[in-house]
Amino acid sequence: MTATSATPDAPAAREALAAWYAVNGRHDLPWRQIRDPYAVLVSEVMLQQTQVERVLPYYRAWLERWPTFDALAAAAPADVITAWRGLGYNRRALALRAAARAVVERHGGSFPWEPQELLALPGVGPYTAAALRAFVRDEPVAVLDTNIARVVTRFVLGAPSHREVPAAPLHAAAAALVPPAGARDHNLALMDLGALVCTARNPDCGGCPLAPACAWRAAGCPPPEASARRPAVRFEATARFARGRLVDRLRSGPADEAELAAILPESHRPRLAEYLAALEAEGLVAQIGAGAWALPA
DNA sequence: AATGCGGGGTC
DNA sequence: GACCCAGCATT
Repeated sequence: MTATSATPDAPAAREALAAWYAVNGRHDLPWRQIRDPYAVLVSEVMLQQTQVERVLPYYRAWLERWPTFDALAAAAPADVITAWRGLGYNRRALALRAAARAVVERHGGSFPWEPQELLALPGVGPYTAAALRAFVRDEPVAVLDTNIARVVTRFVLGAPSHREVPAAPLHAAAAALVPPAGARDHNLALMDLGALVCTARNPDCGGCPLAPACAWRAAGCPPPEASARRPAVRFEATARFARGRLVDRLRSGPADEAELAAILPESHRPRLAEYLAALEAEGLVAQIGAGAWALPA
């Protein structure tokens, strides 16, 4: 034990965490019942910035319709975009399909576990790459999603929110907690603790197995800094709102620009061509004729 | 380092 | 209304 150790007693913390997790963990989540990299990738991409409860029905339906990388690689973009309806961030649907095509075509159907190859898959960033390696193969890596980042920030660094601390110390602190064996359950336990107990608002410190050694609690649970945010814009006034409306309209079939303009609030109509051009460049819509648009076949 | 990207839920 | 959510890609 060195004086500079970020975590004074990682084994003790892990033991308390594991006992809590055995009783309180979300062990029944469907993507925790399977080790198939395809199924886990589907879950992780769907879960990017999207709550667990909302993902559940989409995950089941997606795996039933496209059960393998091969099946998804052969799917039409229009079909995956339509199946994504309601999940948000539609580009994720295309990324998932593109990742499937990469696995099938670039890697011959064998999943690329090398970090470089993993991170090269569309839609796979640092979080998802670590999640795949820990959850599918139990590799001893630190998974750093918003839940685990918050738990580690509070427990080790003593700050209320990971949005207020630099990434490098946070990642180092998370890595220092990872056990040499059993990283899958360790990361899942931290994730569940963040989702169920050490929540962003109103954390239940009374029910937290890490509370006795928590640096944030020792500091008196200081509240987060009031963030100096730029003036809020109504969601209905954003391009994201208009883009979402446009893609959703095309899910039910082709439309011409007059009809597309009609479904937008007046304030957005002057920018219709701009929205369509951007969506087309991203592969989310396709022009099928003079002023006629559809989802890409 | 900042910004865009959806949509729904909560307080 | 502000904040949050199993982030990623781009600039």
